[in-house]
Amino acid sequence: MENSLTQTLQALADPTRRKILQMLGERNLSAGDIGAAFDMKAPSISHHLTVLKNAGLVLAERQGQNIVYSLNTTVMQEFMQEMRQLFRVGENGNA
Amino acid sequence: MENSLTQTLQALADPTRRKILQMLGERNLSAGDIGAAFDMKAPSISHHLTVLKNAGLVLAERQGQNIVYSLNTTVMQEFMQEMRQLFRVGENGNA
DNA sequence: TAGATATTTAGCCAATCATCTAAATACAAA
DNA sequence: TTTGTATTTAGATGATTGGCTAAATATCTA
Repeated sequence: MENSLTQTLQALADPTRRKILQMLGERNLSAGDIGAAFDMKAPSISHHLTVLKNAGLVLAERQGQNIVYSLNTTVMQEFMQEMRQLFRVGENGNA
Repeated sequence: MENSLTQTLQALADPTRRKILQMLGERNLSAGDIGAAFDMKAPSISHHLTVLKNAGLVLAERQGQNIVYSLNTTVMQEFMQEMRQLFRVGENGNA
């Protein structure tokens, strides 16, 4: 769970992973729930979840037989802040 | 110059390309000026510029012997808007 | 404990990516 | 028009990625 800007952007640069984030924005979901929404085998979904987890964008918690994923909104906010800085162009009087 | 969200995020998911954007935030620069800031051969820089151009993040204009690159701030704004939407989580009464 | 379900880990493979060298193109200047 | 400078295009190569199958791990239930 390193969490560099590059890692976050790489994680976001995949439509499957962005859709997962959107789904988790509605409610927390198990890996199985998430997988059911995609035409993809379970290990592939698991891989995407690992990428999101390593980027710090989601949190995972085991609940019995399931592992339930949720958004890490803190990290998402921090990421948006970094992007604003990157795009805050040539303001030579900035903070 | 297709310009999907995936393409934009892929373009941003590389430190060299983000540094180029930052440099262009200060002032417009030729390919050579940009290349001088990196320990990388000219064709590699040219490749990164092409990626940024295809993502719509920068504009290119020939000026005599040089090709001068500049930010496409419109596309950058649109991208930030899309990111805000992606991260505007579970607001079931949103616009 | 044995079997079923949920998920991950390991390892393979094709496609994409970032870099390089060599060559081509575009323009300027002598 | 020849030479030099700036930049891109073409093509090769090693690394990374995203998908798969098979197998391992964890938990629940009979």
